[in-house]
Amino acid sequence: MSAPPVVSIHPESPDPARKQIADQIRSAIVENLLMPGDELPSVRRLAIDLGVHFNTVAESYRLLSAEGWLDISHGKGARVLRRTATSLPDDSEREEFRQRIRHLVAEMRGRGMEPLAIRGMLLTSLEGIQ
Amino acid sequence: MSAPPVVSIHPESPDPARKQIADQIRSAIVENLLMPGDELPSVRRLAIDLGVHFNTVAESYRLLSAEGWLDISHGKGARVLRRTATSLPDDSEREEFRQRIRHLVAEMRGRGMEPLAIRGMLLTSLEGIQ
DNA sequence: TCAATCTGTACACTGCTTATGTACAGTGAG
DNA sequence: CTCACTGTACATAAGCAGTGTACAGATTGA
Repeated sequence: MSAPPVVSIHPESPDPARKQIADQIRSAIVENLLMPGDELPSVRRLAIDLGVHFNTVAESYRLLSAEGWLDISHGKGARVLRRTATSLPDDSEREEFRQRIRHLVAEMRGRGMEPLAIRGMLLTSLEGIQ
Repeated sequence: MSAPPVVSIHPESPDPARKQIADQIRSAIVENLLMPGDELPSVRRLAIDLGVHFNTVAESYRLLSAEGWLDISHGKGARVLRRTATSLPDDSEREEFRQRIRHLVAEMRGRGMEPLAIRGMLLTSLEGIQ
């Protein structure tokens, strides 16, 4: 039931550590690298592995719990939940996603990547998805 | 030679205002909504429109200038540059982009969007690109 | 039972980052 | 020259990310 960490921290990233951790765990769940029922490492265990404070990991877990990905219980630990169906994103939420894609694509294009290469990278990202 | 702002601030976003501004202007340039030679609004003008301090806008302009998007001259203003060819991103930079796409897709999937809808949104984002 | 040792939680505190206030300096029109 | 516009520099304030430390629930085994 326990599972590999699949998390790493990039200190030079503009994203705060707790967001990096949450992003990576969320992705791992969506890609079925972490399955419902899997136990996550304790906040102290993962914190040591990543070189951050355990409160930072705890905040990541709480964020994922608030999003419905994890079940945390005091004294026991954190497990991956089976996701219940959520309401579909509304127009403004979809627009927000659109903007984020748009900005990411602009950065890639600005870094010299060809539209075809960008297209390939975008499509590849969908492969692991259930 | 002057051009529409095409920028707005979302105070509830986790991204700092100066990054939001830079992201939107960069996207507009990549999508040819802003063309080389176009004058940007003065930092004070845009700051008033957006409801932020003009130093915040100035920082955005400096960031874009450092990336090679803008030519800023003291006393005159800021103009969109014709981008010179950049070196292609190396493996680690490409991997970083891959991760960002991966995390964004996971968020969309987690919000209930179907893979096909995500795919459609990703591909649509390439349409405006030169 | 109860102590040891795991687990997550709460909250004050520090330091860095973001945003602002304000003074300064370059440019060009009149 | 002067005025009204440009961007720049830097000190200060506010907000937020990360940490230290004390606490509380759960489980194991003596």
